[in-house]
Amino acid sequence: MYPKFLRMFSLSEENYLKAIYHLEIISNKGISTNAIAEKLETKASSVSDMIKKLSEKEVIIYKKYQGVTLTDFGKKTAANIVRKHRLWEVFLVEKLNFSWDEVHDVAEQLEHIKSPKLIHELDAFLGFPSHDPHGDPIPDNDGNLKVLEKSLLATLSKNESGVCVGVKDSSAEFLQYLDKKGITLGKELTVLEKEDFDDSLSIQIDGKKLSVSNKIATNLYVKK
Amino acid sequence: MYPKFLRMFSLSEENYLKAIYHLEIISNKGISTNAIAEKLETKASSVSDMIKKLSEKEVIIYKKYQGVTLTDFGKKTAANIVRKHRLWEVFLVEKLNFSWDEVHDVAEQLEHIKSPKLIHELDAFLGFPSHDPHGDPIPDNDGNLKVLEKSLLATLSKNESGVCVGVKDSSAEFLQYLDKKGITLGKELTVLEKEDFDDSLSIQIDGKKLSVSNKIATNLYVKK
DNA sequence: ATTTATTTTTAGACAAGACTAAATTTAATT
DNA sequence: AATTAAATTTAGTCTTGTCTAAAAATAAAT
Repeated sequence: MYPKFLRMFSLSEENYLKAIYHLEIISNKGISTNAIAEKLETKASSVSDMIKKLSEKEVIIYKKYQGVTLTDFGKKTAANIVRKHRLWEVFLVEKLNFSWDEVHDVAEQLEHIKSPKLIHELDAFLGFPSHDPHGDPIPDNDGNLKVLEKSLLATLSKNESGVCVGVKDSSAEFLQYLDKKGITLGKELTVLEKEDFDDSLSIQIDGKKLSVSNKIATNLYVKK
Repeated sequence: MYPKFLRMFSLSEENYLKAIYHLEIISNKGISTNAIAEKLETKASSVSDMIKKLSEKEVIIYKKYQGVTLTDFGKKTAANIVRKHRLWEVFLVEKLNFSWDEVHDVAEQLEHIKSPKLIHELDAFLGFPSHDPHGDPIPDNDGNLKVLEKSLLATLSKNESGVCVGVKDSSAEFLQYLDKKGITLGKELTVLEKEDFDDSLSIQIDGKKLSVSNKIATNLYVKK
């Protein structure tokens, strides 16, 4: 009923791969069953089942009770899904007037479309973007991504300046907050003051003074 | 694990609805189990099962052994899927350099993406196209489609002219044949001669003379 | 009008992917 | 080191969507 290439990895399998991929970026150790379960909002027993299948398909390395690691093939496969996700996000924002807080759910669907030509052409159509609307890097066709050296706003010292290049938290609430305050990627800002008692900052942006909480400052990336 | 709106109709349910929708256009009687099975390349018993579910969901009317008919809601739902399919086809051809014989499989996947905003914006981005790359009409947001009065090339008389507006067979082989012969939508052609013994035609197109078989002439639509 | 053929439906089985509850293994504590 | 706690796996069940084989209903043909 469905074309063969759709069956290479099922929707579920792709979601597991992507979850493990994202978890590996922050953890550098074997990824635990529970961590995957939490990320996918499913149960540990379901993860345990799926892990066996993915292990048989040789996209992850798995020893009982030891957590999992992506194989090179698994990493490449996962990176390709992330590549698609982020390219679609660029498309939605640049061409279809989506705002950066609206793209996630749709990209979550579009990332599973199977067609090498589609992605190749979409990439060209968008002018080979290097980052998605949240500042996250887009893996290239081989799954490699060049990581921009970026710092959390909270790490800037007084009088230091930086350009907004990404967000750590990309929830709609946070993104809408940033919009409201006029903070968008590419904007330059300068730290005017750092408050010791609550770690809030006073920053200058667009010539205006703005006070931001520590929570904001630890979720916004800048390039010094 | 998946967003709620994805569950309104499953992938399978959507494919059944679409199949029935297409079959109703040609048949105007109740659609038989076997016809659906053939269209979806599945077994009659599977169709029989699914029919019950769709009937409970009130998208089709079903009486045992009597075939099925789409309800208004079912028709609207199916038309919406076809709308998405055809809009994506336009996108692929107009923006991503796909040829008209390459779009089907990808559009078959893209048509299941759930996002009203996505389709609304895509429609606008494409300039509200009325037909897909094969000349098939794109249903509007309410599922209505205005049917262009069109005739098969084979029905033209000697010395009559027409503009290519669509194909009946949209298989890759046929479309590639048309490309090779320089026959594309919008081209004007004139019937120079009709051969009685094999119903082949001699036509004029782009100032050149071309002989086309009856099979071609009964699969190409023109507007007189 | 019977018989035959075709279509459709039912019954029972299976795979994928999820779940609950119970068992097992590893980690943490006393 | 022994016990408790937490994490992981297994066992068994459920749903969706498919299938085969058999039964039932309709249509066709003698």
